[in-house]
Amino acid sequence: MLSTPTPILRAGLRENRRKLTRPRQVVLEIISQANHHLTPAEIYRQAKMKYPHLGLTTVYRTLDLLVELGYVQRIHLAEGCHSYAPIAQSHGHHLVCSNCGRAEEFSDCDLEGLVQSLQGKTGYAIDVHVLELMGLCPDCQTKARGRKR
Amino acid sequence: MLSTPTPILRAGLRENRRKLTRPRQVVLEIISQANHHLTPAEIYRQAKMKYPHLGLTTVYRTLDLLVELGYVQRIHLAEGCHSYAPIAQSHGHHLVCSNCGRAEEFSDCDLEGLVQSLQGKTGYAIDVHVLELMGLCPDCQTKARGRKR
DNA sequence: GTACTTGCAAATTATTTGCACACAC
DNA sequence: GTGTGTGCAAATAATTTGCAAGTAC
Repeated sequence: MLSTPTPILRAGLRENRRKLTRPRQVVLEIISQANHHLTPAEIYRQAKMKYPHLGLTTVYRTLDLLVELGYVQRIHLAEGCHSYAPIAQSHGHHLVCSNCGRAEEFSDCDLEGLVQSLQGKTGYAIDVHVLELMGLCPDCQTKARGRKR
Repeated sequence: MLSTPTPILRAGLRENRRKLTRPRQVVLEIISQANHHLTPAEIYRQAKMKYPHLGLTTVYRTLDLLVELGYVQRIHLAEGCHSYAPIAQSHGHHLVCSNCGRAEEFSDCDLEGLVQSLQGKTGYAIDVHVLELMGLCPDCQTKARGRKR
């Protein structure tokens, strides 16, 4: 990852009529230098060392902005999720409608090949995977089309 | 999904020296009957109709138990995650060490085939996928081995 | 009878909002 | 100068914990 992301950030912000500010620089620097995923609180703590005046609220707002601009992505952990569904069989994954929340299950995720190859490359002992797909279900697609015209 | 999960629940609980109680029955019934993923708050609201004395705390504890026993699974949504990482390129996925939090990125997730086939079967218009792998990184494996003996 | 469970209240943690002031452009 | 961004304080939301009382076995 880039060690000085500021110039790129400046350009991206300008395109969107947003301003380059110290908090934004600092937050992006912290995330860029991390070899590690960080929670908002961790980012805040570290960023505050570079810019003590920083507020936690700003970190949250900045993270949203950076995700929106595509400089940062959210990581999904095994914890920190808020919905539950009945177990079908095997390890079920879900295809969730992003509009109405309806969910279909599937279990043939066919990740074995990927998992094997990553284990070989990285040396990790992979034991959990999270795979969830999202999109509009047929009904919501119909409704969405109806609304548009 | 089973419409009356109670007998199976009873057996599973007995195996683990846990007791079959009304709250546990009710919570599992609600989840089993849902064609939908549910948040703890939603489960609470619905379960309370069947058993008004129920407390929200119990719902949380029951969900943990049901997950542990394998009767229920957590669904991971695009929201509700708490960590951030720099964007590498394309849409990055992560392989996160469950012990130290270190993360490797990868983007060749090779889900196209799966996505296509699911779109065909279900009619969903899939536009987002969450894929995260977890396991012990090489360092943590070494340390874990050291600790055991 | 005993160990496991529960519900409540309170504590904790995470995140969001309103608003006056400050700053980048 | 103007509109965007900031920090603070307070509000809201989500989850966890301590504990006395209740209940399944």
